[in-house]
Amino acid sequence: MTTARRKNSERSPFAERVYALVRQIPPGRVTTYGRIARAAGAARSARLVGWLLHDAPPDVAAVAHRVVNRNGELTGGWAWGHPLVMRALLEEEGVTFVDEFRVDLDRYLWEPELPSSEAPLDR
DNA sequence: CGTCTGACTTAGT
DNA sequence: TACTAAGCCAGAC
Repeated sequence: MTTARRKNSERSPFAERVYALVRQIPPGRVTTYGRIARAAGAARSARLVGWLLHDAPPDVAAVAHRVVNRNGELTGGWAWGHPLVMRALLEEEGVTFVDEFRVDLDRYLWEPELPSSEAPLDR
């Protein structure tokens, strides 16, 4: 592994928050990096979410295929070796595609619960 | 310590 | 609707 490695695999609170949210994504649903980032408390760090997922533990990676970008595109599809693998996993859960590598967010978008009553995290 | 890159997002053209 | 530029945070060089 050539990626993030803190003292003893000790990840930042933000990372753990992201992983927790990803695990909460129900089957047959998908969410975006931005939604997770905002729910985790870093609305402007959507890129961090993607980077964290790349270094995510097996249990999180197992459901990481349910995370797509705000356009519904399988941007991280190559993480499975090929986007086709990711698409197959989603279709198996009942997710339909509006394009080769673009899911129908209007039907399957899942929004994580925000921390406490809509606190102005953003801004 | 400075610079580049990235499983992104938003706004502008 | 598609493409481009800028912003964002953290890690690798």
